[in-house]
Amino acid sequence: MSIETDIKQKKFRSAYQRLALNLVYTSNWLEYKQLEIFKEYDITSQQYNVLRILRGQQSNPIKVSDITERMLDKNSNTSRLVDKLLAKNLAKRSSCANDRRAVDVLITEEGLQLLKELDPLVAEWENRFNVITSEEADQISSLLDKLRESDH
Amino acid sequence: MSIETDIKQKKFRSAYQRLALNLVYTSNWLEYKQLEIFKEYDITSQQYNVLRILRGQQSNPIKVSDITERMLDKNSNTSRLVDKLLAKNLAKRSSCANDRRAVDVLITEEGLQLLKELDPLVAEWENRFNVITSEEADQISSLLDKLRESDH
DNA sequence: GTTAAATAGATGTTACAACATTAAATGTAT
DNA sequence: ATACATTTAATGTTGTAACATCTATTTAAC
Repeated sequence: MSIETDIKQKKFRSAYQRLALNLVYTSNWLEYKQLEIFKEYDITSQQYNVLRILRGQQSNPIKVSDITERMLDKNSNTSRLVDKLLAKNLAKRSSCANDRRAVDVLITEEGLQLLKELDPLVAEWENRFNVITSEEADQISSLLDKLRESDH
Repeated sequence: MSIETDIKQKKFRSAYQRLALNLVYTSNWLEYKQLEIFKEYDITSQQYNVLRILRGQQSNPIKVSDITERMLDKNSNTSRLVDKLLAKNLAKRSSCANDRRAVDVLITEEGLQLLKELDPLVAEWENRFNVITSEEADQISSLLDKLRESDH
């Protein structure tokens, strides 16, 4: 369904305005879809994002501030997200040896297990993107990159 | 800056995964930029969205449920958003004649005035999208539409 | 006409986001 | 070495999002 139909708006000031609205709308749609997957496993998209980052580090611990740098939403409160993961035994925390301000975070076996369970679901979800070609996906990606470059 | 650099991730499982992450990341960026504009005027993006919808109706009142249908975020609590606008005298509410369950909402002169003030700022913000061509914008838009069609 | 179902909107509750502030440790300048 | 600034993470506060529930009204079924 076109964005015109979805938000019942026939005219847009420009192709840029339509794109801006479409981006926000599509992203909401996307996050809502993710939410549906994750809520059965009692985690949020943000928490999943942190878990993925932790797994990406292999068994190397990673500082809270480094997690933030890798987050999709840089403004999220990583400290509290880690709290949540800790409470569910999905991550563990230990103070950093060479910098006593910092805190090292590591994914637990249970966290890895949860991600393993989620992997096929997330993969299946990503496969729905096959309605566009891999080249088109790359194309949008690089246009999005270009878009954010107006930021200085 | 590429999404790879922004979230410090070198490899992606697929072009689709990169696109998914890029979409969420770009949308966060976008909403944050909007927030910066709106917060000086003490409204949220959601409230702005409602105001725009109200203005789009000209002077025809519109039901709360119809506003929701036009929202970018369909899950938002329109009732409370309208409350906020009411409290700031940016909208007014009157019970609907032919359906006493429904509530008609209308933008006030003050609301129109605020939008008028915001118009140049929003336009300027949209102009930053000129780093891509109008054709490219259309292209992304229709690919996004296509993407959401996997939803059935 | 009465009962049941559906719709519109408001409200209560819980968790989280946004933002500022704090506390401790580290870095830097003099 | 001391004073000041910076970094790192945690926490306090306020508002909002998410979700369920409630009330009033309308529509549909019998």
